[in-house]
Amino acid sequence: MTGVSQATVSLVLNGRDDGSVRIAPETRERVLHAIRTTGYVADPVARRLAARHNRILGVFTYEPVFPTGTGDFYHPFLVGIEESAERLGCDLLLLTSAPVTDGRRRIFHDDNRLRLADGCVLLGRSLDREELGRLVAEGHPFVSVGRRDDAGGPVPYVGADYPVATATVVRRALDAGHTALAYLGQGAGPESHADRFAGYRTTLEAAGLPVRHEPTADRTAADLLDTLLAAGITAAVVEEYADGAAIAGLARERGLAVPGDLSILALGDPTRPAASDIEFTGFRIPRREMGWQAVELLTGLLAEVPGTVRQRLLPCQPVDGATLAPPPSPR
Amino acid sequence: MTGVSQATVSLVLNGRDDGSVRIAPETRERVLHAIRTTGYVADPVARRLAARHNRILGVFTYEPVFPTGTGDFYHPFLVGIEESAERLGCDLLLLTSAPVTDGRRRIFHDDNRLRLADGCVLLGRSLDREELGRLVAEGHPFVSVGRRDDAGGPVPYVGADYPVATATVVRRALDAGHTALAYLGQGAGPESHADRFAGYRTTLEAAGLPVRHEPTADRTAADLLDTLLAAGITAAVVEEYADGAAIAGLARERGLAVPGDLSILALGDPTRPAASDIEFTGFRIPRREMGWQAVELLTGLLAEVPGTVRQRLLPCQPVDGATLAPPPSPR
DNA sequence: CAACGTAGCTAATGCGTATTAGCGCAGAAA
DNA sequence: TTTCTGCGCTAATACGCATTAGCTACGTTG
Repeated sequence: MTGVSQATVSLVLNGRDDGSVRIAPETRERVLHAIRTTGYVADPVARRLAARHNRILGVFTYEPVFPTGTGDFYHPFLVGIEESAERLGCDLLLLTSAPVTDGRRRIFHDDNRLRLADGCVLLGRSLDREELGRLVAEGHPFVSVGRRDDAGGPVPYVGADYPVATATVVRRALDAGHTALAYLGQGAGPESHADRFAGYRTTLEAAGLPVRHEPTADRTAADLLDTLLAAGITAAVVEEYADGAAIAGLARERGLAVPGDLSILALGDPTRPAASDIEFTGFRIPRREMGWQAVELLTGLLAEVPGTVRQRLLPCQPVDGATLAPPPSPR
Repeated sequence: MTGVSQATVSLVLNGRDDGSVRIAPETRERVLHAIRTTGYVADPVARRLAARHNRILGVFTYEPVFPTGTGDFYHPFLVGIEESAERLGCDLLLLTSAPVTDGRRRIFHDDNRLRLADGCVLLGRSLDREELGRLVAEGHPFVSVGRRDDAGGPVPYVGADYPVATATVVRRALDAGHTALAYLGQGAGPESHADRFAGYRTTLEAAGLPVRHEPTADRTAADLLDTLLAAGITAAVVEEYADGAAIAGLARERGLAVPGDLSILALGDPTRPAASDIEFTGFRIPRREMGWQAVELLTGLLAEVPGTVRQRLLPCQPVDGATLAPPPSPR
C-alpha cells in the first residue's frame, strides 16, 4: 500500500525513534495512515515469538478459579489481580487446561501454555512443592500469592502476615483475662496454617501459658465442643472460619452463651461456605491487596527493577467482632 | 540427544500416526524417553504460529471481569465458562488490557491480543455495535453471552429467553387478578432490556390491557412509587432487581404492604448490589449454563462441527418468591 | 574532486514449531 | 542383476514479526 518494506512498518508500528533508527516523518505518517485505514494489528503470536515477551501474565490456581465450593474465598484475590493487570496493560491467561491428576491440578503437563505468558501468579492454599521447585529451577518468573517456604531456592511471594495477626488476636484474648485457650485446626501443613499456629504458640509461650492444640480433621463439632468444655477452655482460636461457625452454632443450641461462656476467635475469612450471622472476632486477610501486589511484584521481576523486594508480608486487618468477652467466672 | 531431527521430534510429540507419516516404534520410544527425562515442552507460541490454533479462548468483558461494583452479577457466567474450558482442555485469556476509552473498554486497540486466542467469548450488558460489526466482518470467531441483534451479519450467541420468562411472570400477575401493571426500567437499548419489554408488551396486548411503562433513569424511588400509586398500579414489573428492592423498601417504610398493596415482579437477578432480604417473585437467569454453553458453542464453531446451532436462547428458571399477591380490593 | 558522513530505508535473519515433498535404503519382484 | 515398492526419516519451508547490518543517495568537508 505504501510501497514500504515490512521492516519499516514494524519500526513505525513500534514507534522506534531512538538514535539507531530514523524514519522520515512523512513516511511515518503515510504508514500510520495505512495502518489506521486498514485497522491492521500486528499478530501477537508472531510478535511474542520474535520479541520474547507479550505482557501476558499467567494465573494458575490449584482450585477452580471461579470457585463454587470454596465460598468465593479466592474471588477477592482475583479482583486485585485483575485491577493490577488492567492498570499495567497486561492480559491474564487463566491456566484452566491444567489436568487434574491425583485430585489436583498440575502446572506441568505435556501441553502447558505456561510459557506463553511472560510470568505467572500462583494461587492456592497449598502449592505442590515439586512443581514449585521446578518453577524455580527452570527459572520461570512467578509470584506466589501466600507465603511459601523455599523450594530449592527462595520463592517470591506476597503473603498475609498470619503470625502477627494471630498473635494480636491471641493477645487480645489474654488481655481480656483468658488463660485457657486452644487452637482448633491443622496448625501445620500449608504455610498459612503453620504461620497461624506459630503466632499462637509464641504468644502463649511468652505469656507462660500452655499451648493447647486440637486437630479438627474428621471430628464433629460436638466432639470438639465436648473436648473444649471438658478441658475448661474459655477461648477457642479457630483456624477455619467454618469450624468456628459450627462450634458457635452448636454451643448456642446447647444453651451456652458465645462469647459469655466461650469466646471464639477466627483466624481469617471463610474458605468454606459457612452460614452464620455471627461476626467473629479475629482479622481479615487483605486478599485484594495481595492479588494486587502479586501482579505488581511479578511485573517488577520481569522488568528486573532493581531493589524489588521479592517476599512481602501484608498486615491483616483486625476485626473487633462479637465473639470475645472475658472468661466466665469460675463456678 | 537422540540423534534425530527436529521434524521427527515434532511428529512424535504430536503422536502423528496417520497413514502419511510413519515412525519406527523404537525411535518413537527413544524420543519419548528423552522428552520425559528433560521435561521438554513445546513452546506454545511457536506452536501457535505454525499451527494456527492453540486451544486458548479469549474472554472479553465490557465491565471488569471480577466485578466489585456489579454485585458479582457476572461471576456465575465465568464459573460456567471456566468449567467448560476446563472440560475441553482450553485456557482462558482474559483481555484485561483493553483500555477504557469514553468510559468503556474497547476490544480493538493498537495492541490487542485478541488474535492470540482461537476465538473469543464476549460478556457485558451492551456490546459496542461497531466493534461487534468489525468482529463479524473480519471473521473473528466469537460467541456473545446474551442475545445480540445482527451486526452486519448474524451474531452467534447464547442468551436467556427473556421474552418468554417475562411473559410467564406477567401472566402469573394477570392470573392473580392484576389489571393495572407497569414496567419499570429502560425497556429499550440493550437487547436484554428490549427483550424483557417485548415479553411484557405482547402479554398485556394479548390480554387487552394497557401497556404502561415508567422509565427509571435519574428518578428517585419516591418519585417512582408516587407515580405508581397515583396511577393505581397494583403490580410493578421491574427490569432491575435493585429498583425493585428500593421501591419495596420505601413502600414498606410508608406503611404499605408488599405484596398486599403492591406486587413487585423482578425480571432476573441483581446486577447491582441490592441489600434486601426480600425474595422477589420473578425468574433466575441461567448464568452458569449460559457461560457453559457459550464455550461449547465457540469450540463448536472453531471445529466447524456441522449442524451447530449458532443462536441459542436458554429458559429462565421461575422463582415463586413472596412479592406477588392478588391486587388489593378497590376502596 | 575525492573521501567522508549521514539520513532513510531495506534485505536478511532469527524466533521454535508444524508440515510436506522427497531421499535413501532394504527387501521383493522380474 | 536390475527395477520396483514402501518404510522411516530429514531437509526445507512457512508462520509473521523484531532486529540489525548495511546499502543508497545526497550533502559536506578538506
